[in-house]
Amino acid sequence: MTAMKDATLRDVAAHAGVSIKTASRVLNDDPRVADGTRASVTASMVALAYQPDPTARSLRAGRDRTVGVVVESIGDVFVAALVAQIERLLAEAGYQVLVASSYRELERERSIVSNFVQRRCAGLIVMPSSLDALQGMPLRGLPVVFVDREGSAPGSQSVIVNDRDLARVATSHLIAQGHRRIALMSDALVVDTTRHRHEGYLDALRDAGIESDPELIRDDCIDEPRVFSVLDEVFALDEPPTAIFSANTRVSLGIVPGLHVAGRTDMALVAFGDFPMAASLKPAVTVIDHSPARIGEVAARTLLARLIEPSDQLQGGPVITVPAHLIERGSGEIPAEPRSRSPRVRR
Amino acid sequence: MTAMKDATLRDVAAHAGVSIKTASRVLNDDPRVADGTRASVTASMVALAYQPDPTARSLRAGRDRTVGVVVESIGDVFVAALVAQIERLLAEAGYQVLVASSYRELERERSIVSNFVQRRCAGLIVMPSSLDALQGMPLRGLPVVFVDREGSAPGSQSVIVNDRDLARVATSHLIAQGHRRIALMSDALVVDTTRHRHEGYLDALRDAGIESDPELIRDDCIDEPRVFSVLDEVFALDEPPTAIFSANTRVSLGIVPGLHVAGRTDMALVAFGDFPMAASLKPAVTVIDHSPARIGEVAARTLLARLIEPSDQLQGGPVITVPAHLIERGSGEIPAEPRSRSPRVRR
DNA sequence: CTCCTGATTGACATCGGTGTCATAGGCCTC
DNA sequence: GAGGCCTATGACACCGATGTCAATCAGGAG
Repeated sequence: MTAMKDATLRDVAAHAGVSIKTASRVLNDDPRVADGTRASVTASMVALAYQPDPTARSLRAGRDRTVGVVVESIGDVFVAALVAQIERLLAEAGYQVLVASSYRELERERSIVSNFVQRRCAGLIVMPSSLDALQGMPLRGLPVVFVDREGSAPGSQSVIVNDRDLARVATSHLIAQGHRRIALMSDALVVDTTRHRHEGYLDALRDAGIESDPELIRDDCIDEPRVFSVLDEVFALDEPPTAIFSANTRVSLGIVPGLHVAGRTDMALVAFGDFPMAASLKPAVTVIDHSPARIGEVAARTLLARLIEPSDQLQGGPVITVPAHLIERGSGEIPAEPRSRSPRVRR
Repeated sequence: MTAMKDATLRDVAAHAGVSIKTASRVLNDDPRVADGTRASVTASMVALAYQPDPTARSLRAGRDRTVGVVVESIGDVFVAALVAQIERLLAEAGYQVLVASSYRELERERSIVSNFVQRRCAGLIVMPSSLDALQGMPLRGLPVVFVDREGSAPGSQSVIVNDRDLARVATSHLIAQGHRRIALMSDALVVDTTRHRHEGYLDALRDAGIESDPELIRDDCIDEPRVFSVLDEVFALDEPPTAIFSANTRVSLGIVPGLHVAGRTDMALVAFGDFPMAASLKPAVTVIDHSPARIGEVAARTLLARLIEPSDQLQGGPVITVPAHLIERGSGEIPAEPRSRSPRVRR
């Protein structure tokens, strides 16, 4: 029983006494089949516990109920939540989800996409390493939706947040608390998203007439140990910052422990991207609620719309911006110059 | 250029002036091809930018360089880290990873596995909802590795931690701090893992001669709001607990904010499973370092071994136990209230 | 009763590769 | 120089489905 091979359409046809093609018609709800025939074929399928073979089907039909998802790293909490939401919605619509991580390697990213295309996926959701990451690739007209970062491909759409504006809001929020020395911490400027957040930070400073200081702008926070040393360096400046703007969740996940270890929880902090426990820390962390669930939902629905009704009209246009906002929790509302409030305990 | 169809093996063969089969041999590194022929075919492949079609290949060959991964929910931080590690190692070995979430629905879990089998995956890594989740399914002899929970399938292996023993260690640790009223908080007892952790908790109480109290054993912590209300209820008991043992990360992620909101950070806590920020909270959270990266690594290597060398010998046996240990950070070392040390008659 | 039409159905090619087996030479042996 | 053997290659079937197009058949029209 366990060793028995699965029934094929041929077996079903033989069992029902019809041709393979007729069985295929029943399988595909072709209306040109007599009711009686349909009933007996259906009965045979049940009797033999028939399951269609997706491989053979997609080989011949050139399509497949699978959606490929390419992300930077599935282990990132933001990405995991994003993918979870995408998978949930696509699964409801009967699609399988294939996930692969690019780890920021362009070559790997392109080879994954190529593989998905070869596999005849029905559509792609891609978190591109750059605007032109898929430049010149043969996509066979597949619907592509880029997430979290703007991408470009013929007829594609991108679901993003307004990184620049939100970074400006976050930074302005700190300025409004009286801060003028605000450190910007991010990882390398290889991704457009990161660049836009830098621009938004600079926008806010300019709006407030504050001159930006290169010493306070760090784009080398690549991992937790590095974040720790960057914090040390920044604190040791002649004019150290009184506030920090963290440009993404991964960096935040390094900054928070770093501040705790250093005993510098007096430092104001606004983080781009919410994260688990942010509300339970002391102080609780003020964040830009860059919601992966919402972005994932919009991306999945956008792709589904194109899968169901392939049209030249792009619902929502080539770039769809998902709203996000600042959540005040405490760390972002710490005023500048704590010594003016009470005698300093530290040092 | 973008509209041009991809080259097939037939095109390559024609271009090189050989038969399709010979081109296929070159593609598969078959040694029985003359060097000159090999070189010209290789040149043609490059010239035509040939990429093999994985669909056609797996249809005929009955195998595929894809590994299916079935987990409970890819959005869970523990799961995301586990999958990330598995994906990284399998990708290095040239395998694609297919991920799908079962959301604890047996029916969905089985249909995903069935789909993977139909797709001719080379192997499966499954986080099973129960020991017999795959019972009776035709697996076509696929190598299967279960992760985090023991599963059963012909010739399968499971990579797990000793949940029962670790739960005992965690609970004993709290008892060693003088606690005798220790609450156990977990989600529903549908997964063996959870059941084993309950048993370990009871083992520790028994070892210490403490009678277990059903009021302190809660298996209904299904989501964050529920965790909050469970905490309220437990605190309101006539004899409230002085310590909590959290049976998994998802529950911990509810307990910690709950304790902070209630201002009950005096409560001792040991959490099964490490999580981001655990070391930065006040107090920092003592955990059982149930490392997803380590489990994922062992699972991936175990599967790879079977993929490369299909043998009846199971390397490491049917059940592989990954070590884990307790990390003291503070919350688990909060002593019981002084008065509970003095003699008192319970019940 | 024959012809036409539309509804059903099936034979066969096909998707892009791989497995089996046969075949054509080249080289060695006796 | 014939037989044997090994190497390199190709012809062909096949994996499990779908697309094309022709064939069959019943019923209504003339």
